[in-house]
Amino acid sequence: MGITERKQRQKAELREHILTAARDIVLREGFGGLSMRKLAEAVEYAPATLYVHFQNRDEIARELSRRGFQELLGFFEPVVGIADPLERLRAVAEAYVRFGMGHPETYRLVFMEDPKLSSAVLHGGPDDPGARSFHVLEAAFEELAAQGRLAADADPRRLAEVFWTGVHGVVSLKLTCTNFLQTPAEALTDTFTRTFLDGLPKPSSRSPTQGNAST
Amino acid sequence: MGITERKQRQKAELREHILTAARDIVLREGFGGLSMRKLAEAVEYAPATLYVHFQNRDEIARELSRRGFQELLGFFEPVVGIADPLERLRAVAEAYVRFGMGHPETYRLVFMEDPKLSSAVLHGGPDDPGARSFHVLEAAFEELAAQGRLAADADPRRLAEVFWTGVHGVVSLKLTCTNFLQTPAEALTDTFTRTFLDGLPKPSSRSPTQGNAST
DNA sequence: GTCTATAGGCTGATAGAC
DNA sequence: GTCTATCAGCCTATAGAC
Repeated sequence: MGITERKQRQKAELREHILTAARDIVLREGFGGLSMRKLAEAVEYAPATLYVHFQNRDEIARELSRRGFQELLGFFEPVVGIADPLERLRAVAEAYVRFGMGHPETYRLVFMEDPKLSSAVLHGGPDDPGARSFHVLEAAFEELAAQGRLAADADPRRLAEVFWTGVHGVVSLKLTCTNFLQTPAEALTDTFTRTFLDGLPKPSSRSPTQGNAST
Repeated sequence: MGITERKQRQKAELREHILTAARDIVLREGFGGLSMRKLAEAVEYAPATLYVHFQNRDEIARELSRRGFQELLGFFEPVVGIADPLERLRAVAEAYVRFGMGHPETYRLVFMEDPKLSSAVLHGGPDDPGARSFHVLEAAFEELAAQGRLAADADPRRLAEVFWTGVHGVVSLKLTCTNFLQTPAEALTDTFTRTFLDGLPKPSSRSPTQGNAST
């Protein structure tokens, strides 16, 4: 029975090989630069062979997107254990932006390209990686609320959504409007996080984390 | 001498006609759906004729992008006169998001597609529409600083950049991750603005504008 | 200024031999 | 499972006639 298993294994390996090559092309030339012919040449197979392993180009895009999202989750892992929810939010924001700026083409593919891609990644169900990772944000605001650190009528879900749009805004605008934003992405994130969590820096500082200096 | 002028006028009119048709295609099918052939068919001219009026496809894209940006500026006009800088910022944010959600394909073209497009629009010089419209944000924060409503070490330019990334984040994430964000764009913008300007809603409210209720 | 015709590419996907 | 060959289309851009 080993022969069937070897064949299955080899098939899986080729599928993996194709996806790796596809990822390389996307990293080098962007998603627009990925074509079946180019991909076939990269793996040294005929174009038709790709269709044995993937239904079509969209399936490859979906799989790349899924894996890109997994990479992002890897950036979250080290910080989800931070006890203080405020500190955790700061760390998540920093990790999110570090991922986006470090993997621009992956980020573009997952969060800036086709709505179908992101929804394929985000809408797998209530237990899928998308919902779970978003829950990291929501839980932090819920904890703040439970600790009496938010107004009674504050909506944790909504605050989490806004927090996400904030860090997404930093990454996506940096990636598209290159060189218009003078401030580096990390500093923008820092200012966003501080300001969002504490409010505009006031003359009489209420918190030791205030500042937002230009340096 | 009227003949030359009529010819010039007719040429300008055709250029205009082409751009209008191009805009319609982009609004219907997105920028990816705009091709020279399709555009030629829409205006009922041969493809080659388009190259008499535009150097290439990129010039058309640039022009569409420029006009899209002008449309955005039109949304700003009614609110730049608001006296209180905080109220002005709220109104600008609202107008920005209203434009983006109301003209998704235009917004995509200008701010989410090719870095070349946005930089062609934003980097025309210190007096170009891009710099001037960004200055609307910066000036508001500068006024806040001048009125002693910001910490002495706060950087208006940086706050303006972060404010822009915030509203851009709302629009772009809404456009790409359709249906994942539960909150409507207007409510996200409202919560972002309030929270960014006042800080997280605290148990003992400092400001009458606080709230962030879930309704 | 506008046309026809075409060069010289690219694309996703499939039929059918092996 | 992999190949060759190909379908059926798309594209930008240009040469040269009128």
